[in-house]
Amino acid sequence: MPNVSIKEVARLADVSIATVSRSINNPEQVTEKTRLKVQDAIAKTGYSPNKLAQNFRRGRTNMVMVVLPSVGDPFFTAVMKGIRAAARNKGYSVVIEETQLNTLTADEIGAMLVSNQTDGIILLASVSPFGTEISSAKSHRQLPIVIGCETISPELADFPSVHIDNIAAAKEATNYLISQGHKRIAMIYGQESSLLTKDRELGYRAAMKQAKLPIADGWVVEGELTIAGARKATRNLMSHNDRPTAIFCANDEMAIGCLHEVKSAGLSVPEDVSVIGFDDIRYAEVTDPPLTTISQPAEEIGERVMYRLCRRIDAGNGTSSAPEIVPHKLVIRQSVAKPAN
Amino acid sequence: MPNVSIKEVARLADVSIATVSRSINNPEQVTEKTRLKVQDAIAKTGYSPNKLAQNFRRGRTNMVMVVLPSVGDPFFTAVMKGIRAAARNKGYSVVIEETQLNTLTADEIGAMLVSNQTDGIILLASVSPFGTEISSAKSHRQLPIVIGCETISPELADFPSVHIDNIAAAKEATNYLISQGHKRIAMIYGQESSLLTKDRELGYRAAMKQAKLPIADGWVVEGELTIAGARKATRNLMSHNDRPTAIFCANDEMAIGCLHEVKSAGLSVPEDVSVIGFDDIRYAEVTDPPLTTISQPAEEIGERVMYRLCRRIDAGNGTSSAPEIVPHKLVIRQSVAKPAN
DNA sequence: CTGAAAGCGCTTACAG
DNA sequence: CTGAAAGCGCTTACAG
Repeated sequence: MPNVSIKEVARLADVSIATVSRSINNPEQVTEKTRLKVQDAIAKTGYSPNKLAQNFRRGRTNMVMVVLPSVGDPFFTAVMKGIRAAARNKGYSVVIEETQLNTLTADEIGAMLVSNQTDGIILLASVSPFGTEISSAKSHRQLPIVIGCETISPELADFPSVHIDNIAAAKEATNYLISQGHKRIAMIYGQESSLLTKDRELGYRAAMKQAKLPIADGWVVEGELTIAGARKATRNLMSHNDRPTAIFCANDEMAIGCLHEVKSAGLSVPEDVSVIGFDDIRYAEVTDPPLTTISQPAEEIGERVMYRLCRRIDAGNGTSSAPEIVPHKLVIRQSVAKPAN
Repeated sequence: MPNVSIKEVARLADVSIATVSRSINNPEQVTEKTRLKVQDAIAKTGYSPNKLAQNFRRGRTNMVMVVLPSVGDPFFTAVMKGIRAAARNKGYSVVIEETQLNTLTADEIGAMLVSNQTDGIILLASVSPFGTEISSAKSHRQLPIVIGCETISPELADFPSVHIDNIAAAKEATNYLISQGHKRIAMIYGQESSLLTKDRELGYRAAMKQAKLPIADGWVVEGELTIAGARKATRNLMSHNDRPTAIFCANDEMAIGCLHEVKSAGLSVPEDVSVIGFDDIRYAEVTDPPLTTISQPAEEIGERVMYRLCRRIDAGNGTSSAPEIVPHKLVIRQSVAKPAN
């Protein structure tokens, strides 16, 4: 029953298939009377155009793909909301592709586009390994790819992007800790390969340096971007012989693990140890204590990145590729206090 | 540069386009020598088949779509892992479609399939409104749709599904509270339109009835499936003149909000109020106190649902559509204790 | 405003 | 094993 083609409709309405096509896609090009006849035939047959044929014929899908590290990451709820709003506005449907962290290569990305499966791609995940792909990436530069949230790796630097200033934000978080009187400040970063958390580490180091505070060996530890990883990292920190009084976590997910582990060690937050996060996911305000963190304008990023992509798709390479920096904000809750000693 | 077609490759390799096609898709049908020639030409041109044309010609995409309520819901991380594992195994790529809770109608689902955009659909979100679509849904019954996690609404009852027994699980959760000595047990359910949380409510009511425990007016309250909604619901519960000593939340997301709000009211968990959740999302073990909850075998559900879908796609309607029930498990942590009084 | 015709890039019987 | 040809279901100049 699904499989009536345009021919059947044309036969029933007693017009050519061209007219059926026009009635659907450019109704202003046919007379009212014809349109009605066709409409009738469509209703009778239950016809719906074969999208596969349309896509093929038109050479486009009106679909964009957003690539993100993992479904289930609460940070992306708001980003997607923004993307979706903009997409609806522009007549695109959006489809999500999940990639295990750092698994997609630039070539694979390119292949998706080249093979026409989608009209454009929004990258919300980092792409690697880079290196051998650099040269091919160069030829990809015209492709409609836009990067959101992530820090762009060198070989993708020519693609447009929209994100906060991660270095500055991390610096601000660290400075806040310093302003509260902390001197022994540790950091849990994501993973070596994550440029984004690398930037946050850079900001932390810059702030520490500027305040002339030393960073002891073992104070900067990898949290693997997961709760489990952060818990392990925190355990190490808590048993460090020069135990820090504050911990800056490169994201809230890890901060949640950190919070739990500090308390498990019999210490209290923020009295004994202050914790600060990054992202302001929705769980951050209901942790115990509520988490002080950096908030990103996630929905706005989503919207902007989608509009940016549309411009790329429409205008090709003519559009600017300067990164768009959106403002972050320090959200003060209760997980940071002045140090006891 | 992306746009060489099969013709160009054929010209370069000095063979017909049929041979090029065969070299790629059925290499065993061509001689080694031809294959090499073609391979060479492909390398030279950077040719990659136009997927749009392939999909159209083949009448299929080798893509399945999973429909879920929202990216950013941590419950789906594991489900997707299972789906992806099975999909890889079967040669499908998977694409995710987000739907605001309860926004997709059966007709829209059908349209996706009928228009060939995808070979099959996994529904992890409920579909509504049902009613007018029932009849058309009947004609959809042959479509490759499989439902996971969700409780199926009447008009979708003929589609295969895999999920836990939500009623039994909710009963078990409630009975656990009862076994600890609780008599005044409240419940925060999801939303009226969510069949899944409706089932959980049914289980709760059954357990209460069986234990001959009364449910006071205002003890069963809507949490909107969100943290904010659950907080509001909890506030009402905490100011109820017959305050419950335990709260069963229809999912962990709401339990997290509930936990926070109980503590905000100056009460402690579990000493004053016990809280039990549902789903065992990854945050459940790091809440304060760690959350006692019902765990679902999410990854297994994902795998099974994908394999089930494959059978549907391959065998058409010949496959059974009996629901597959997978086992749940009560995970006891620290958010439940015996009541004080 | 409408129709006949070309053609998008593939795949696949059908011959040879 | 290979090629010539048909055809998948649309859209869109080109005539009229």
